[in-house]
Amino acid sequence: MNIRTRFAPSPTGFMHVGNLRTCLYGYLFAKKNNGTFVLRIEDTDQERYVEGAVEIIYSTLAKAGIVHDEGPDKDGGYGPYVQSERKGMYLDYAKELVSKGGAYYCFCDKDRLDTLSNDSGIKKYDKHCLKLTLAEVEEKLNSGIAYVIRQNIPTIEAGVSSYEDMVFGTISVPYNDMEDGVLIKSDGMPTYNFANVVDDHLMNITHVIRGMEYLSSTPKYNLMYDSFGWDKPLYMHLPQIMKDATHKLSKRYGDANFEDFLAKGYLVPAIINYIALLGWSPNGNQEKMYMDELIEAFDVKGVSKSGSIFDEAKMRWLNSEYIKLMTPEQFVEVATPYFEMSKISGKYDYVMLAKLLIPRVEILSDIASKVDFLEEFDGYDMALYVNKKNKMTGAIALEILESMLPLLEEDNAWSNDSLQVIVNDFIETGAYKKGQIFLALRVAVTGSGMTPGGATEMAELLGKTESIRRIEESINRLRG
RNA sequence: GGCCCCAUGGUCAAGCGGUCAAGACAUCACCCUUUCACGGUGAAAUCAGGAGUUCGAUUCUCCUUGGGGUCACCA
Repeated sequence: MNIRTRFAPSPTGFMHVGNLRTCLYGYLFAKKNNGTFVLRIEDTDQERYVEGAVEIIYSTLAKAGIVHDEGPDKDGGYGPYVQSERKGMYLDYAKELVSKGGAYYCFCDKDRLDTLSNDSGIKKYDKHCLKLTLAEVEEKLNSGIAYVIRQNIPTIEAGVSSYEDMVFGTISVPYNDMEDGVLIKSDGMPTYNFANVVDDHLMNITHVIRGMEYLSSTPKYNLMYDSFGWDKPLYMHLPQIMKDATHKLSKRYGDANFEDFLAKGYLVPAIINYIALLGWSPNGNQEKMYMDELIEAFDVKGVSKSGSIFDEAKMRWLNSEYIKLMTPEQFVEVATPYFEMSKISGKYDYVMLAKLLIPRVEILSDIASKVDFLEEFDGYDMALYVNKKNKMTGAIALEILESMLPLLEEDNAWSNDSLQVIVNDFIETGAYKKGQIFLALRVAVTGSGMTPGGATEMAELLGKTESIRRIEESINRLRG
């Protein structure tokens, strides 16, 4: 059997991680089984349609490295892949369902519907129009009264409808708790519930992978498949991704969408990797995986039933792992926009900086805070020279710097290596402790307590002229 | 509220009748070290509660509690 899965988003805005994960699992499952991954746009609700949202769906998939085999832009013979372009066909299928007893016309207006509330305020349609005779329906239809088509849920007291979910196991819902939902709206358009069933069948979808909010409405869909006489797909419902213990991640949680994570400087493989791990765990202990490894490792058995809280700290860690694998050149390629946004924009050798930054940066937007000190030399805190462990004081720093300045001025190579030689020779004299020397130098040159690298590395980065200038200024302040 | 689902450390989680209850992130300590990181070693930390079933329950059943979902002419 050729496995076919689909991702069926509605174009209502940004792609948040919950959607992305549903999409990803559908893709992983299809690819793992040499199947076909279909993209279908569900835009039957014009009210919620957001301009540009379709483009976001395409660009997100493209950037994420999820390639659909079929979709609006890739005809695989099951099109159209946009629901609004399929609207002509749903009514006929609804009529077929009516003729087969799985649905019926309903002419009730809003006022009557509003009277249906039960004691607890819950409305459930009372099958009022099911009692209409064929002739009465004909007559109303001919007179042009507005109508909808409703699903006809069998009335089976104490009966339940069950199905096997791939992750949750047997799910049973009492017939009594299912309502005769609207399939065709009064504007002639199908509701999601109906379009979904028809499209999934027509597109030959074998495995429906979606969020678990559909877990308990799935029996209603199955009833439709049965009424039509169609084969039912297999279902794989996914647990929720939570913001915290009691709130699910929603579009309102602004940071939770793909584009924002990219902007914050997360690498695509890290985002995908982390998302994949949220709600699914591989067989072994390897957590860091690229897309092809995820495909290879994906297995429904590892999908968990309980919701999981989105932990950005872990995603940061994963991201840092991917960054550490980069060469300085690769780092510069993705990091350049972040350098440009920092205070050192246009200055210094980015590749040289990259070497220092790679083990120190978790996400690219950390860069600015790590390099801005390079441009903030003036007026640093003299207390930085004081260090108990090294028995270090400002007075000692002054002595060291005054002794070393002439030595440094003679160095023309001015590289990390050449500077190391000078410092080591100075250490050999035994006048001061190693730690004291490096501390004095580092603070004098950087004016900072924490720098992305040691004294000589920072000096090389700043260049001879600037370094000497800073040391002289530091000496003056220490004398001051 | 009815119905559906879920429940292992702070977080992600492995486990699928007998384990000293994996691993990862985060946290803390130590080591390495010219600061900060990286790296290394180690520590602390979990089976929501109560009844059963069983020689034996984290694991099976039921109840309680907690949480989530769903009850639209939205998807």
